[in-house]
Amino acid sequence: MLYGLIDCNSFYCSCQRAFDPDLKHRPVVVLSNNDGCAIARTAEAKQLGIKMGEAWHLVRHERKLSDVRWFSSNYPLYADMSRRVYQVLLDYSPRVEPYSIDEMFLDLSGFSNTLHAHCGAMRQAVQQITKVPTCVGWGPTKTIAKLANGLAKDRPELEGLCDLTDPQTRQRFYRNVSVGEVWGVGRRLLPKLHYAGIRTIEQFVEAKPAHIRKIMAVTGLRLQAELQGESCIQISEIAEARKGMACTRSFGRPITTYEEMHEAITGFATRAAEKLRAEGLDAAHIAVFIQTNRHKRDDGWYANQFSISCEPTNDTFTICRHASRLLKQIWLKGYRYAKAGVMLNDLAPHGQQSTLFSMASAKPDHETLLAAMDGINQKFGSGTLFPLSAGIKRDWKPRQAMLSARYTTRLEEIMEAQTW
DNA sequence: TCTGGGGTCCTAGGACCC
DNA sequence: TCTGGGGTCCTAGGACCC
Repeated sequence: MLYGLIDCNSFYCSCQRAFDPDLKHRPVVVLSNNDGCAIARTAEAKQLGIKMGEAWHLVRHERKLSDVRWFSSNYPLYADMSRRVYQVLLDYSPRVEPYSIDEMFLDLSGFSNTLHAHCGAMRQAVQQITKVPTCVGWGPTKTIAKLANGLAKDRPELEGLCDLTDPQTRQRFYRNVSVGEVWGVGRRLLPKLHYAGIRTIEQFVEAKPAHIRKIMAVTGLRLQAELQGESCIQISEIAEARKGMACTRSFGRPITTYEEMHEAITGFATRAAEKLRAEGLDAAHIAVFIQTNRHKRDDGWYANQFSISCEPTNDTFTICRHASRLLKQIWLKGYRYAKAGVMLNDLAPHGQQSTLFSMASAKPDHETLLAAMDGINQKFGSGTLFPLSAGIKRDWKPRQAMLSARYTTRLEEIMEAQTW
């Protein structure tokens, strides 16, 4: 078995560039929701010292950053671009597993003899059709493919392709690279491993399993096996049933009144229910949380959440009603709230969990109403039709000061071509 | 003024049961 | 004075990922 991992370079920035030639060779940054921090940077932006997750408002006025073009994140655009990349990949691998919006695992087993040429052609096709640059790494396990991909990204001389199939090549690499580069070793585990005398991947691979188990439990053992070339994590083309779903946001300004918080929570519940129906699911557990600004605890810090189990449902109005009740349980006056959300759990296919009670109470008219709402929101954009209780003014909405057009998913925002 | 959002997996420990 | 042992289920919290 041979696994490949293809990863789009600075994906969100590359999507912006695909529609704006002026951005070529310029430093570009895409910000998180609420224009909070930098979550995608082009190579030029990285060179200027902009860090991943850096608070944009703290650095944006520095002189050296005056040429940086920055954008609010535009998820509909990125999601659609991701789908296009996926479509291209289907011509190059019999099995493609999207791992995140900008990364996909590939089954490359059938191409052993011509891998380099094959992956090169694949990169080129993605670049040509979607305008998104990528890197590809491959090896006998997913963890090794991920490492190879990182190597392809870090070393320009590899020209975006890296092969770690050969055990000797891997051994040389393992000796010189920090165990922190491994997929699954994050900032908490790294110091623990260092304390145990494990700094390189080689030391990790050669450590006693019992020792690794003490530090990282079974996850560590699996990782050790994967790095040794023994595959433990398979490719799955069919997405696993999801376990939960959330709609949470930071506010553009603090919320201090119950009425506004209630509007926000109703809005989140509405959106979450919409997502449930779009995926044909019911939820049987609903949670609501609210919290103040965690970076300003001097103002008084409060965070709380409350949840209930309920009859499985995908009905906006039922979910909103539950969410309102939950909010009442945790609301405290006198705080400046910065963030809140609604989370849905215990998901199952719509109708499957029906009990006698819920079948008796099912209302076909209601389903028609919801379907009509979804239809309108699909056609005219999410949030066109919503329960009045979700509020109309909503001036606490997250900031999106530099939002680009949804070039590929909204007809009225499509690019215009001119001829001379 | 301004610091994201949405996921996964694993384990420890409490509640409960016989 | 002395207060079991073993199982299951659930939740909270910690770790990771992009």
